[in-house]
Amino acid sequence: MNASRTARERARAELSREIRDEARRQLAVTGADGLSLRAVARELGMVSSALYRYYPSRDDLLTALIIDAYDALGAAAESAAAAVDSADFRGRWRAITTAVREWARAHRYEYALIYGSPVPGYRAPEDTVAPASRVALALVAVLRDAWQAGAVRPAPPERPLSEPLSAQVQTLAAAIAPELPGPVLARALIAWTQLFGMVSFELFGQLVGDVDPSDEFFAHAVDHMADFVGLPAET
Amino acid sequence: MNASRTARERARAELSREIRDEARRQLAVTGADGLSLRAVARELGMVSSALYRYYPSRDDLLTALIIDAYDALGAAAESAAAAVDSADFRGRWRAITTAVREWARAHRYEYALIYGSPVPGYRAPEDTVAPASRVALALVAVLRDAWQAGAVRPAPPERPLSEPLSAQVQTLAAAIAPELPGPVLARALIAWTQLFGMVSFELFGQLVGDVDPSDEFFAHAVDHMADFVGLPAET
DNA sequence: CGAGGGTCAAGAGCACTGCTCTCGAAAACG
DNA sequence: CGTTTTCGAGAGCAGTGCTCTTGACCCTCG
Repeated sequence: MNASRTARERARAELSREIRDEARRQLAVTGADGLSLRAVARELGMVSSALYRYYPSRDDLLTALIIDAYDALGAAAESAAAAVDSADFRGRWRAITTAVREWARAHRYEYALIYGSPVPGYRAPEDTVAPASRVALALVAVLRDAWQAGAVRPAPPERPLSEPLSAQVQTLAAAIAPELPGPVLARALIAWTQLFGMVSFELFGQLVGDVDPSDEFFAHAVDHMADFVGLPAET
Repeated sequence: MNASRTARERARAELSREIRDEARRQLAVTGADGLSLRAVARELGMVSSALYRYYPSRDDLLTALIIDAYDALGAAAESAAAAVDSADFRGRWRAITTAVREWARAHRYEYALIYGSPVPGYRAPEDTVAPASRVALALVAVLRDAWQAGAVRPAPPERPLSEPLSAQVQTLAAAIAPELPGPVLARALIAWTQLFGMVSFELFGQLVGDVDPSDEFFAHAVDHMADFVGLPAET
């Protein structure tokens, strides 16, 4: 009885996955608001109403795709970092940032889904925050390791944190990197927003006509940001 | 005959404007893909097909709204900068960046329209590039004035441009700020992407749970970036 | 073994969308 | 005044997300 029950559940899980896969395929060509449940069902040889047994609404399907995308991006960043000598802090930093950019370029609509304008009326459920922070955590991990190795030298000038900001950064530090001093973590936040700002600008066409292709600009900015947070130069 | 001809054209221009206004009003509550031509027409007391005489497609209406948004944002940035003593370079820098952030927060869906994920299948026409660059030009103007006053001291370390990047930056410089050396303009580009990355993260909910509200973080980052590009400290 | 309950795909249908086409009225022009 | 252009109204097409009902299947328990 257990076996048969799992057989059913396995079929269900399988179909859920096939739906997501087909949806992702359509996403890749038509973009987020071109995603049509009917088209997905049609491609899978079923009728649209049947699909609602697996994802109760279009938003639920999108949420599943969003989580998948965050996870794929996070995994790409983490494995890229793991492929570098762990003592080569700048190398790890570069690996993560270029992995993010390359994943984004290879999956532009999935990237737009998670880092573009949120679908109005749609609120990200709790399930998304953990996978969403993987990239940030990977970057912070590099900085933390470098800090513990005594290798962090933030670029001048120093800029003390205001009192309220210091408090915010402290609670953030307590959660992810208690060793790091506030000003360093604040610099990491700035570098983090810079990274995604740059990738978004490139993907969303804001850089066209200026620095396009932007490989060189990206590499330059990444190193500038590594200096900024205080990572040591080369290995 | 000329007067009557313009009478018709004036009515046409007026209606075009009313359509855009109503569309913008709907945009503010439902977001970009909630914008419905039929709803706009309904609200204006006309039938949907009549609207197509003014904007031949939904994309054309969106394009008009995009241009309006770029212009409004650019005007906000420019007038904020003009309200500051022109010799107070850092003050102008702060004025522009906070004006951008405040406009974005006050018009989040219009901001999302221009700096969020582009509508798939939609290509920005030529008409958008000029208004789109107003903010960037305002920032560069500050930097250029500061440079000509001999007041620019980029934060160390120096980081030479690679050859291809230098070429790209040179052609960009030739178009907007011939006096500025390449490395300085490259830093400006980085600060520019950082600014919009930060605003987008705040508006799109990526900062929630970390630094939210982000007024303090924003101000901190803006000053860091002013240091980074080399603007002098206070007046 | 055979009945009852749960699971599922299918189909019809609702309200909505962007967009096209045709038609009649009104305005502009010669 | 007649003609041509401009414009709004209406019907209609193909598509969307989503709901509800119907009938088939399978699993479990009496």
